[in-house]
Amino acid sequence: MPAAARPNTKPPAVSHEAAPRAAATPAKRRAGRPATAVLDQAVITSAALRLIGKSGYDGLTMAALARSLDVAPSALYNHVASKRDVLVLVEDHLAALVDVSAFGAEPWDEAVRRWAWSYRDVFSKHTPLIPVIAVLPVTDAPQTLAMYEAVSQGLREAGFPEERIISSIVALESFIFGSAFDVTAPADIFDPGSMAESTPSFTAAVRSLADQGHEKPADVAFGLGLEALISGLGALRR
Amino acid sequence: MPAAARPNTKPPAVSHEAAPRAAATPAKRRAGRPATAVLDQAVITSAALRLIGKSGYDGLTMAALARSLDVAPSALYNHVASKRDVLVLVEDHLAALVDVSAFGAEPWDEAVRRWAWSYRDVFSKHTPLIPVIAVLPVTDAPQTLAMYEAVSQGLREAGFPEERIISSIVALESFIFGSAFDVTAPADIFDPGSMAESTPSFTAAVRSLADQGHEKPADVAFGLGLEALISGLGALRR
DNA sequence: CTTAATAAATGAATGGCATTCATTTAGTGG
DNA sequence: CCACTAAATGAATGCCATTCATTTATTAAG
Repeated sequence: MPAAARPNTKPPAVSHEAAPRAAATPAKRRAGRPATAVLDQAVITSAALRLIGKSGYDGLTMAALARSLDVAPSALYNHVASKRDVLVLVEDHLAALVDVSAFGAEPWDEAVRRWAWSYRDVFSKHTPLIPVIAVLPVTDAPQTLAMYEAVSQGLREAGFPEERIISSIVALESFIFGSAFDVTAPADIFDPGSMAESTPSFTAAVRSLADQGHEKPADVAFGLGLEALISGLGALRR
Repeated sequence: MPAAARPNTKPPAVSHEAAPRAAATPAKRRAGRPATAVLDQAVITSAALRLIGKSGYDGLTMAALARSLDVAPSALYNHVASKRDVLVLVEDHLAALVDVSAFGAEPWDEAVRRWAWSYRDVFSKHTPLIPVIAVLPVTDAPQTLAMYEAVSQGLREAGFPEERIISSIVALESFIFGSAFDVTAPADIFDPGSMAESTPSFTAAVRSLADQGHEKPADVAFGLGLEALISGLGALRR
């Protein structure tokens, strides 16, 4: 190593290389740990959400995420172990947006209704998260766990027998997740096209639904199933 | 082109190059269209199913699929336009395995029950297909369409009002898809771990369920939700 | 019967992806 | 003061789906 002293305070304010340019391209960061940290999990989460909003889940790549944060891709791995971790961070952020405020303030069935619609609406824009959530231990997602606590408490106070509370939540949640996919389906998904003659019952039912209402089919089906679940589950309370 | 006559029947049975070796490595196919086609959609579908069975959906890559068929990856694209097409072929094959035989032979509620359990069981081993199915036009999946026809007819004969048949099927199917994910979740997914003190209602409910039954939690929740849906939907028949 | 068009294969790219690793620099605890 | 750890860069790695030029065989047209 050459004897030249390493400056122990700061390097000369102005290098002979480039004067601090106007904010356009704010001067590339050089290698090594920066004076103040650029990344943390919160910063990564909100950048991921912004990116998803702009480019969808196809656009959410580690490279794109890094670029949006003006950072090298490998830098992300100091704060998350994998891309799946990023998805978990996003999921837990969204769980906090689900409305559980009616539990304790409204009758249980109305509280479930509001929670379920809100839950579906939030995640219908984030269906790629559902395969992740569905197998995610609650320990790894504190906001999600908080949501479960609110719902559990609501059902207990409504007189649901203890041993049926989790099963009821799981049943409702399964319906909600499945319905979230449904929201994203194209409008003409059920058009039987050239196979119409060979499927008369189905074809007639599709026509009838189309003629009937102007409400969105996914909303009709969700409302129908949710009311069925609420009354069916409610019948089993003590 | 040299004047040597092209044989108009068969080429000489034995080339001077290589005698037909014992079946071990059955001699590499040379470039160009083979005398009899190696691939078609049925062959690709069953190879994909075999591969999924052995290596799961992570192992289902176009390269691995090609290798299992002893073919170059690019050859697959003469028969499918994309990997998504392969998934659609698999999906439609599985739809034919779903049991709709009880429609027309049993009371409608029992028929729905058998259909729903069968549907969930088939797709719980194939959850990566669910995001594909959920937005797949029925025209692209004839077996799936046939399943819908059977269910539609069953519900019509049971007295379901025409305009509510599709919505009822969609509601049931949403519940089934969501529940299929649930089957794949780890057993301890609800263990609140260190957060137990801050989530007393939830924690107690989890304990109670665990103490209670030895039936699989996913099955209990599915049975509970399905019965609720059946009775709720049945109440709306004419 | 010849010939053009089409179908089905190979093999060599291409560009994108998540992830890893060596290296550099800055803060921190003993 | 010094070792250790944290947080960044930049260069690789290996895998992936897909495309393209090319070769060979079959089929349809004239």
